[in-house]
Amino acid sequence: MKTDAAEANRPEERASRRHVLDCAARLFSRNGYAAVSLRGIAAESGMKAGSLYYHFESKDVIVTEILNIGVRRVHAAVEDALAALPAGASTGDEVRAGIAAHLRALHEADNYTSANIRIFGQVPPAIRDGHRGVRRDYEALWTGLLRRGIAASELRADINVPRLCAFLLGAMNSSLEWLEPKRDAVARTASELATIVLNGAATARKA
Amino acid sequence: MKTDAAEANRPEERASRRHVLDCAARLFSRNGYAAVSLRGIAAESGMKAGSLYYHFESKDVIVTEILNIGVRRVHAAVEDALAALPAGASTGDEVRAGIAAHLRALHEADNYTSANIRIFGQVPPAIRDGHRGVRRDYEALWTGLLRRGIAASELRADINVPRLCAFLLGAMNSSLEWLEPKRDAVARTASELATIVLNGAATARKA
DNA sequence: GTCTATAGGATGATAGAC
DNA sequence: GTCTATCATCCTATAGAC
Repeated sequence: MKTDAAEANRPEERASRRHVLDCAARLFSRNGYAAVSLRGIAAESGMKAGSLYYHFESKDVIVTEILNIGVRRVHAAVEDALAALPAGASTGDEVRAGIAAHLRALHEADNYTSANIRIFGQVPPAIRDGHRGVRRDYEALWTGLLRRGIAASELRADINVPRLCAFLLGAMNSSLEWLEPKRDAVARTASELATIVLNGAATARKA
Repeated sequence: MKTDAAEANRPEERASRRHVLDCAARLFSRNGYAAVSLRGIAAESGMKAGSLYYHFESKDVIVTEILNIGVRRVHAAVEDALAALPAGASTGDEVRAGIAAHLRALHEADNYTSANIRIFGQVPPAIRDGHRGVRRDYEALWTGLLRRGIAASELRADINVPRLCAFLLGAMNSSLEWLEPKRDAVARTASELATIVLNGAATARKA
């Protein structure tokens, strides 16, 4: 996993370039893709539009970079949360920890992950296609976790893993549209989603 | 519930106007909000851009109308599916029927509902705010269903109803991004989601 | 009802001064 | 590294002919 420190040492990762990306991510996260112009990004960064082209070849490069960083961050956050669990944690514990980490990355961390979820469906298809690999890697983290749960008989064998993964990510990411990030709401929301996904909402289980 | 026949009788619901809306809904559903211009809508409708202003005051009017129709359609579809259940159906049966009807409206019906889900987060805030009431009405259909399930002790009393509703709609709507509409995939997907939401994915329920 | 023509504005990108 | 100035393109919307 690439760290921010390692990124900062590469020549193209100077502070001013990263500052522009930070500002752009914040705007994309707040306003969506189409509502953010290069002039807007420049103003937020304290520059003029033409100056951006010293740091970036095109708007597409800015957007692609933000999309990739956004998924890498939530990927690393969930990986770290799983690694921090005590040895022998159950699949249920892993699902709970993973959901909590994903929702934290979406609502409490920087704007890259929320920008990614917000604008992914809005960017031109060419950009979306170029970003799909990074998303697939993150999904593989979840499908692997779920498959191990089935192998360990902690999840039901008749579960369609890619589908459950899609439901789960869809439910989590939709929280960007309705969750009010007040105190502890994120942790409580994560716990409620985990309970539903693991145990269901019904009082009695059918045969 | 307003029927298409009733709509067709109103003077502003002439065939050509509805034809433009159909074409615009298809484009919005496929390409998103920002990628669809009045010129594009006109071309798809077999007209020139200027001619659209005979039927609509502005682009905002077109978008608002499509958003409203989209939610009204899925609302009616779910209501009809619930009404078609035999008397004394369980909450579980209602949830299954409602999920199936929602996913059918999204993937197998016309483009208005899918256009709504696709572009809602992309339209200017003023349009979004004006549309919120229609969405709230639809959500009330689901929260009412879930609340009756709790009252009947068919759903667990500790369920946070608005949150479960948000998870469920989020999971269903995300299917627009990953479900391939092959034969019967929609019905199977609906059944799998209903099973997870009702019974959970774990093999044994915690205390 | 639909057309052509165009106004008026915003956008991504480039060139060259400093 | 950042600026100003500008190009070419696209957009929504309007005016008026047919």
